Amino acid sequence: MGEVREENQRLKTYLDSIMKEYKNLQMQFFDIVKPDREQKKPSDDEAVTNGNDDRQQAEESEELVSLSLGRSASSQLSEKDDEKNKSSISSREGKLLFLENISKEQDLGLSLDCKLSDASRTSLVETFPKNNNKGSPATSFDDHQKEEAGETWPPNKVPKTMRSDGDDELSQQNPVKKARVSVRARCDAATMNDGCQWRKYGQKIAKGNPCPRAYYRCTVAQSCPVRKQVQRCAEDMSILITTYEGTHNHSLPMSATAMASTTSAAAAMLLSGSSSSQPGQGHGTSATTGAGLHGLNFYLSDASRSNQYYLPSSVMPSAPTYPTITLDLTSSNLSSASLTSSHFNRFSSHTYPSTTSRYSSTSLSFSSPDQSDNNLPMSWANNGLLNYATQLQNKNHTAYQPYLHIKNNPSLPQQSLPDTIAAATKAITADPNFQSALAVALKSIIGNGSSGTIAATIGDHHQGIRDSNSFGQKLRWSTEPFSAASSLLPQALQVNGCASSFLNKPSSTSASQPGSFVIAPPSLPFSSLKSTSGSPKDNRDRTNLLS
DNA sequence: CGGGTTTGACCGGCGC
DNA sequence: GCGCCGGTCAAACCCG
Repeated sequence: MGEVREENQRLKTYLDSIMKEYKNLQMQFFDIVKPDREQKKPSDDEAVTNGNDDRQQAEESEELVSLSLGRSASSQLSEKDDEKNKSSISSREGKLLFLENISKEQDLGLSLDCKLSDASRTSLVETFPKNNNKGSPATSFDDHQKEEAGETWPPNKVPKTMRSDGDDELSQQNPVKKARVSVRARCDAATMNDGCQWRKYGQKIAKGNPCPRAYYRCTVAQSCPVRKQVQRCAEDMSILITTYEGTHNHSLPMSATAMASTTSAAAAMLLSGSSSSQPGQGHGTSATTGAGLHGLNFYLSDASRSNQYYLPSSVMPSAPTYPTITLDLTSSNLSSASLTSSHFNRFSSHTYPSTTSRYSSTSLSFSSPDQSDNNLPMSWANNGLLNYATQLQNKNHTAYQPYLHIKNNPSLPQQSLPDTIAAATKAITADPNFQSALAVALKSIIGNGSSGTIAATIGDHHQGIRDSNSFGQKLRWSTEPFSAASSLLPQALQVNGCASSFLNKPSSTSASQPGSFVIAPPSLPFSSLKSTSGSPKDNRDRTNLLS
């Protein structure tokens, strides 16, 4: 317990420093952005704001989460949204305060999906349920967007049944910035159980893959624009490639928030990264890193700078008409397929000419050496955040280093934990996109009822675990990181409350960057729910079992 | 009978 | 302009 308390203290300290640095950077950012925005067309700002000051506008353009929350609060209904607003403000003020709004998790659950939206602001509309949209400021905003975008969602055609009675207000999308998140995972079932409710609306044989591609749309809400495509990998039939597109415009089932939030976070990373990777800005996110986290491999190969397509065509269900980020959850051993693939992707990009892609592709591989369970869509919600942090860290320390150099160098000196954390802190605070990713991940916890856990995790790492049981929907086994339930997770993904011991474990993979575990939530509450069914009933039942 | 799936037709974008 | 291809529609079908 003493060690635990010490660790909590350290975590608090690190978090404080992160927040301080973030605030400083934020202020600098405002100073930079403010004059820049003043030069831009004022009518546009008028249309999209509701009396917010310039600072908030600037923040909205960069921080997708704050964008959605702020607007929701100011433009929409009253009480509920006031609380969203509180959360938004508090997130700006200190990020921790908003975690106290635990009881408002459902309220938060709705709007934060907006972070999938991009700087073009178009998918803001999606965050408003149809019924709330009528006559609201968002409507006029949307009308404005219609003029600007001239495009609708779905990209090709809006169903006739959705064109009437103002539904097209929901469908405005800027197709240029529509992000997709592709998830590769080993799964025997026809589709991964991501906790959401889907209805199949089509199936097609796509070129280059004998396996049919299935099209699903979200049926949790009638007007939800979210679609997903499911297709088996041509080269490895055991790998299921699920591509998500769009933003839920409704509160998600508890079991679905992790997946949705992570895909949203990934999309936000992709969009914000690509949007800030304009040629000449030098911001490039092309950091291929060899961060083996105890077998947890990931890499980020944002091709936006080189405008090249890093993924084998078989990886992508289709040529990426939209910017696509791929989360690789396949069980390929770090040292074999996944590594080879990532290396291949990184250095053999010429194999996939840029003409096949109009947008960049970003690939994140969360490969683990032992992933017997295939239904782990929730588990990587947290790891997405972890690895983003790690990636940021590596961006500073190992960016552009040859991947194999990192991988094949077992003698590579391991950073001490404090050094690593300090480096991670520095790296994290240096990247404004992380704010979105962090908030999204936190939101995923809050939204699914684990808010107490994450809130206390940051403030009091282990006290939070205990406190988590005081919340109605906490999962008991979150207090037992290596319980039977959690053992279904791949080892590399089990970071439940065991950051230090986990990190201290000798790792066969040399490139461990343990600092990322600092912000790892201690529980992965839904990751091990095994089911091939996505029905809410099933999810409820399983949740009840666990709680 | 209601809800989900199947499957051929249809549509629009894109390359040639 | 034509054909290919991805994506969607919707009637028919299936299932509990």
